Amino acid sequence: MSQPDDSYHHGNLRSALIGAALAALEQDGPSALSLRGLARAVGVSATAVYRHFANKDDLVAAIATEGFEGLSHDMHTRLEKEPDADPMRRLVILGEGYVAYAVAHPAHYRLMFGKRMVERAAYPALAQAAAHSYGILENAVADAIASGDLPAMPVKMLSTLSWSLVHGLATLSNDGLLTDTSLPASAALGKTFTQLLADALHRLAQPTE
Amino acid sequence: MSQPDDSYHHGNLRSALIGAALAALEQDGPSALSLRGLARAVGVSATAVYRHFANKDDLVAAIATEGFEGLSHDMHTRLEKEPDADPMRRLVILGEGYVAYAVAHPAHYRLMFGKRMVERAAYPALAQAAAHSYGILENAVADAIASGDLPAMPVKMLSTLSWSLVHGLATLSNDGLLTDTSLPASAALGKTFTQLLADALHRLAQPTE
DNA sequence: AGGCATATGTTAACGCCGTCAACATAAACC
DNA sequence: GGTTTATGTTGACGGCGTTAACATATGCCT
Repeated sequence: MSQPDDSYHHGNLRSALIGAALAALEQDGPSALSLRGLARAVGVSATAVYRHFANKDDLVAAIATEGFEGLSHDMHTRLEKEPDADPMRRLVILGEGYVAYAVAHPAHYRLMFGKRMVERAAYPALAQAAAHSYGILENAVADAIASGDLPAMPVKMLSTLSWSLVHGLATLSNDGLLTDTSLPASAALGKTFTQLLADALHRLAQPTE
Repeated sequence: MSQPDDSYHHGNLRSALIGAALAALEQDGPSALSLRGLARAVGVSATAVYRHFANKDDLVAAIATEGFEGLSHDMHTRLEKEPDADPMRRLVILGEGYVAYAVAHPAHYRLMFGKRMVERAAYPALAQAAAHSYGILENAVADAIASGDLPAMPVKMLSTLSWSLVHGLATLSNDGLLTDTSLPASAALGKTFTQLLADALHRLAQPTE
C-alpha cells in the first residue's frame, strides 16, 4: 500500500501540479500558466503549491528541468537505435532529434528557454540538466572533429554553431514564423538543415581532395 | 509652436509610452513590463494608456514592429556602407548585423519574438515589418544563388537556414546560454558563424573544381 | 466668437494573479 | 500516546489588465 508515485496526504501533489502545468502549457500556452489555476485544476487550495515550490519560478524551473531531461533521454534513445552510425551520422541524428523534440512539445520547449530562466544559476538542477543536453551534442562534435569529418576548429565553436542552427529553427517554427507553404514541415527541415550543415562542413574539412 | 512630435494635450503620450516601455524593457526585462508601471513612469493615470493602445498586446505589437523596422534600417545601413560587396559578402554583412542588433537590444529582440506575438495575423503592421526584415535576407540569398555562389537550392530553404542560424545564436546569447569563457563575444560569433556557413555552402556549390 | 463633437485623460471598480502569515490537520516517529 | 513534522486551508495584501462612467481640453463648423 505504498506505491512510490501516489497515495498519501492528498495524492502526490508535486507531480500532479507538474502534470497539470504541462497540460495547461500545451493547451493554452505559457502565458496562461498560473499557480492558482494549477491549484484549481488539481483541486487544492491556492497556497498548497507553496508546500512544494518556493514560488512560481521554482515550479517553472522544475518543469524546464524535466524538459531538458526528456530531451536528453530522447537524444540518447535515438542514438542507441543506430549503434553503428559514424560520427557525422550521429550529428545528423542529434540535430534531427533536437528539432523533433522541440516541435513536439512547443510550449514546454519555450519554457525551457523562457525569460525567467535567464537566472539559471539559482536552479542548479536546471543548469545541470541543460548542461547535460548540451554535452551530448558537444561529445558528438568532438568525435567528428577527432575523426577528421569536421574541420579542426574549437569544439565549443562548432557545437555552438550547431546548437544555434537547430535552436533557431526550433524557435522560429514554434513561434509560427515559418508559415511559407513551399517549405517542408519543421521536423523535416531539422533533418535537412542538419544534413546540409554536416555535408558543407565536412567538405570544408577536406581541403583539396 | 507646433512641432510634429510633442505638444498637445499632455505631450505625445503614445510615443512617450513606447519610449518608457523600451527603457523599462532594457532595464528590467520583459516580465517587468506593465501598463500601470508605464503610466506611472510617464505621469499619467493607468487607464490613459487605453486611449492609444487597445490592450497590452497592442502596445507590445507596436514595440515589436518598431524593433523590426529598426532591424531593417540597421541592415540597410550596413549594406550601404559597402556598396561594392559581392553577394556572399553581403550575406555575411547581414548575418553579422542581425546578431549585432539582437545582442545590442536583448529585451527588445526578445519581445519581437515573444510568446504573445504568435498571433501576428492580428497585427498587420507587425507582420509586414517582420516580413520586410526577412525579405532583405531572402533577396541577398537569391542573389547569391543566382551568381552561383550558393548551391542551386530553393531560396526559401537557404534563407530559412541562414535565419535559423543567426536567430538561434541571438536567442542563445540573449538568454545567457553562451557563458563559456573560451568563446568569443556573441557579436563576433555572429560574424564567424555567418562567414563559416557562407564558406561551407560556397564550397558545396562548386562540386569538383 | 460661440458651440458642439471628438480626442484625450481620470476615478472607481472587478476579477485575476503571486505571495505571506496564521491556523488546521494528518502522518510519522519516539 | 503525545509530540514533532509534513502537508493543506483561510484570509489578506498589493499589483495587474481591463471596463464603465465621468471629466476636460482641443479643434472644427458656422
